[in-house]
Amino acid sequence: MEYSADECAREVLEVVPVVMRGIRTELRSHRGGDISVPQFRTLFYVSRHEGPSLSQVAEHVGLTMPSMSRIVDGLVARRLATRETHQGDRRRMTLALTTHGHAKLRSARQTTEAYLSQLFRTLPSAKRDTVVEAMRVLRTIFAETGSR
Amino acid sequence: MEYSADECAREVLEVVPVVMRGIRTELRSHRGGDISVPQFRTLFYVSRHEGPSLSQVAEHVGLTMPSMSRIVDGLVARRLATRETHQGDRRRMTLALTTHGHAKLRSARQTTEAYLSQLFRTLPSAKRDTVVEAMRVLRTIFAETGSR
DNA sequence: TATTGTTATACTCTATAACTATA
DNA sequence: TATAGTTATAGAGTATAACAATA
Repeated sequence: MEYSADECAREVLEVVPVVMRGIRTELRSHRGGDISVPQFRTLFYVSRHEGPSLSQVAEHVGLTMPSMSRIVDGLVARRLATRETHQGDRRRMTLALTTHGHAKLRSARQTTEAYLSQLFRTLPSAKRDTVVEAMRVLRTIFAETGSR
Repeated sequence: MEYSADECAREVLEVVPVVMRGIRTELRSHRGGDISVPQFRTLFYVSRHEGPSLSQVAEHVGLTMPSMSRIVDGLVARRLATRETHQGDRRRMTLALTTHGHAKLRSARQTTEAYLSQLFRTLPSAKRDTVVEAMRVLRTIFAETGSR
């Protein structure tokens, strides 16, 4: 079809916010305590890295340090994460998930993926392939955009 | 490739928030006064419909009426939109953009689309096609999700 | 001095519940 | 009674600027 970069930009700008709203609504209506998108992303990152620092998480999630500091406040208050001073460099924090945090992340993922999955289930598989491939393209393009 | 609906859901859940953050950051760093994503979407909807009511906009943007009422408060305060009582049904509001509102929408779109476009420019055109087609699939699937 | 993180401050977004005005 | 919208209330997300502690 040979779509231009401009056409591509227009479509992404119109559609991505709509999809995002679906995701946010689903996460927030999670039974047994909701969770915000930034909280979810933070839990996700921390679960996959070994005791990351605050700035590391902020960098990868794409937020400023004060914003991330607030988000971690909330996670710690809800007993989903722990925040300890790093051994060796007392300026740094070492973040980790509690058992409860791991469980919350798992159930939030499951519920939200189930919601999305149900929307995709009736699609012809060629269209699902298109969506997956597009996500991989976007992931690559935006990979190094998270820097502040 | 035959990806499953679950695989599709996983990819969307991981990638869409990242793209969304890029869009938000670009909109908010707009020279000459920033604008939030919900404000942008509201301006966009109002610009394309004839004097819509508050509930109409709320429905299509995917927010509750109180939330939309606040957002319109902000737009009116910034002289980007007008809000008048509907002639014939005095319960309803009639929304419209000011000249300034049209200009702001136009420049915000231009700037943000230029930012995205520049990211897409170096892609092989087959990948751009994939992205555009995926957006159209997602648009269809999520079209009727905006209901509260 | 440079780095890491928090606090202060100020907005916006968002929802639910309660209310007002109109139909 | 039902509909359209606002207000009250509460909490989260977000940024910039200023600060504290450590290296």
